[in-house]
Amino acid sequence: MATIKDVAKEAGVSITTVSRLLNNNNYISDSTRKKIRDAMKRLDYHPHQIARALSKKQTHILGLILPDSSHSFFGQLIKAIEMTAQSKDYKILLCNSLNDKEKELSYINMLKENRVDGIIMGSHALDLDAYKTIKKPLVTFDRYIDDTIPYVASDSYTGGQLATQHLIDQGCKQLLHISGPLKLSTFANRRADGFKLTCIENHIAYDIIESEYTKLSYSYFYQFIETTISSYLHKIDGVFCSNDILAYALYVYCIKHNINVPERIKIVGYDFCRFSRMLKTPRLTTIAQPIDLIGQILSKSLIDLIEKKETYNQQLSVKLIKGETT
Amino acid sequence: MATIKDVAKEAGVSITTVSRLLNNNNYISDSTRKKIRDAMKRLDYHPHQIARALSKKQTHILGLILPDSSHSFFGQLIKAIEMTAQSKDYKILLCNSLNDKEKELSYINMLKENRVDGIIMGSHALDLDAYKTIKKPLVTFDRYIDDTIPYVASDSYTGGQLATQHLIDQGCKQLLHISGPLKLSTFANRRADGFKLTCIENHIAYDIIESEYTKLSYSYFYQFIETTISSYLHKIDGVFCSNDILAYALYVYCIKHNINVPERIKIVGYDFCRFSRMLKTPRLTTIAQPIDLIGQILSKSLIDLIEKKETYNQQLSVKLIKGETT
DNA sequence: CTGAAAGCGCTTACAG
DNA sequence: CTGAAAGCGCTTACAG
Repeated sequence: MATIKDVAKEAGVSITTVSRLLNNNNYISDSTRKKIRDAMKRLDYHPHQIARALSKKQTHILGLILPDSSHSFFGQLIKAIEMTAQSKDYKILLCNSLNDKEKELSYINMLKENRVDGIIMGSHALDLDAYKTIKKPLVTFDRYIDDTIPYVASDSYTGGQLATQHLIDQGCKQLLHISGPLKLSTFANRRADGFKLTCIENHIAYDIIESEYTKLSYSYFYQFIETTISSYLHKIDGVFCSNDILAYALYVYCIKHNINVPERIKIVGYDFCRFSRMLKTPRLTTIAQPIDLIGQILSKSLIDLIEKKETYNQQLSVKLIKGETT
Repeated sequence: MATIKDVAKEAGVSITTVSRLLNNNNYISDSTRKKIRDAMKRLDYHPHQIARALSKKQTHILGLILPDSSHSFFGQLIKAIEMTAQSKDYKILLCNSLNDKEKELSYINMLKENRVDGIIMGSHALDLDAYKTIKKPLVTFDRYIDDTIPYVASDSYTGGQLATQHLIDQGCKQLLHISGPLKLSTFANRRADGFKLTCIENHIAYDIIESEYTKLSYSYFYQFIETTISSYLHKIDGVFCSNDILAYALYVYCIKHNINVPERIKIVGYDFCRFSRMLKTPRLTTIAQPIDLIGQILSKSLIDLIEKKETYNQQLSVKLIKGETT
């Protein structure tokens, strides 16, 4: 492939001058500008971004670490992140951590070695300290690390409230919440707080059961319901699930066991991801997160952090989607 | 960050020797090996892969262009591709083309400028000639370009046959196939061939209607059914849909309009992607593509092409999944 | 407005 | 087994 040197020779100018054109430097006459442009055309020149990255000490690449791109929620998030980044001329290096400690650590290391300009962290398998030592622009999705690291999250506390209040408004007297692992400092866990407080305020009896966050598949959730949740079902009349896949698995379990939904048990999910948006049999009652907006803001925040050194957190609002399971 | 120069000084050896260690060159004594290792530890040294890429003329980065990462099928494909690449020490630069000509072209250009070692092409918005001029290791998903460019695809012809024969075996007399745009030279269109031939062999009346491939969303498909397909429904008793989202949209349409499925109309989908795997109300009858395997082989083929210059095509087998819509 | 030279952090013949 | 030097393809002060 042609290099800047070839172009310089072809155009009869110095390398420096060609570089000026590449960098939109204005100190360049129209005539030489044209000569260089023509030479580039003739040689089919493509600037070598890797070489440029080395001398400029910036790659214009963003690292993105997520649990699982095949999950409906993350697939949608990736798209919004990538397209926003692309519009600002950044590229995305994608990493599937599967919520595995080792994998996450080795991805972080890989991203450092490749000198990405910044990292979007949507996977949370490590302890907080591990993130503090990254020493690179970093934005997290849904997790608070410290005041120097901005996060983007949706308002899970309100989400929990909305879901719970809705169940109560529909007449439920005994509620259950199936949460993710509560030891993690993710904002998602504030859904459980919203649930709890709303139950207490309304003098409603409640239980909370934790599921594993590492396994996000339908089959894991279904099995979890069979082994752990099923014994609770006789005594409750409303369930707030921490995600839509789980909610749908619970719905299917109920149908199979002749437990009428919503008459006998009402179900509320969380996310309103692409799966639940498509699902019409039944339409799930759920709390909608603005997934596309979250992705856009994640990209935008990271790029602002890289370019302007600005840091700020964002908490986005959620809303109740009334379906047929309540 | 520490450089190879710092390490050399700290260890009291030359840069060349440190580089040897980095490249697993064996001509290095155990004692200096240890000295260098210790120095690296002390300085928390991370090799600069971008600098290395520049001198070695290989980035160990693969470009991946797909229509839409938020689509259930592609989300799953990405995961398999990325994880396989990762296991062989390659990284993935992800691009969402949205099946847009301009975007696809600009992504190809970007990947060239970033000197990726190869490209996996899962988006097909451009004319064949555009791909022939890429001059980089290239593997396509589901499209034949020429004999120098390997492809990975599943056996769509057999898939079309299986689906159609199944509908006939279930007693259908008047079939409809809703295909993607047939002008594209994708293997997916061989589903339509399999459909047609099987109908003819069995003396079954049939129609084929094309949908747009660029729009893969549920809402587009539903609307398409309302405007274009609905008028056919009175005269047919079986439909073979070219993907599961479309099949589900058709199912929902039928339910809403009191057309019994499978009694009055039988429906077969295609893909058995994550969405249809999860869907239990109803379980869709569909043709399963081995999505994870496709992703693994895409990565593996491209890496083989890069490292061993080997080229070969792969056609993977599909199977019928009997659900409740037939 | 333009060019020569040093440098970004590595690798790779070449010589010993 | 080890090192000095040139080179990968750019950018960036510096000087004019």
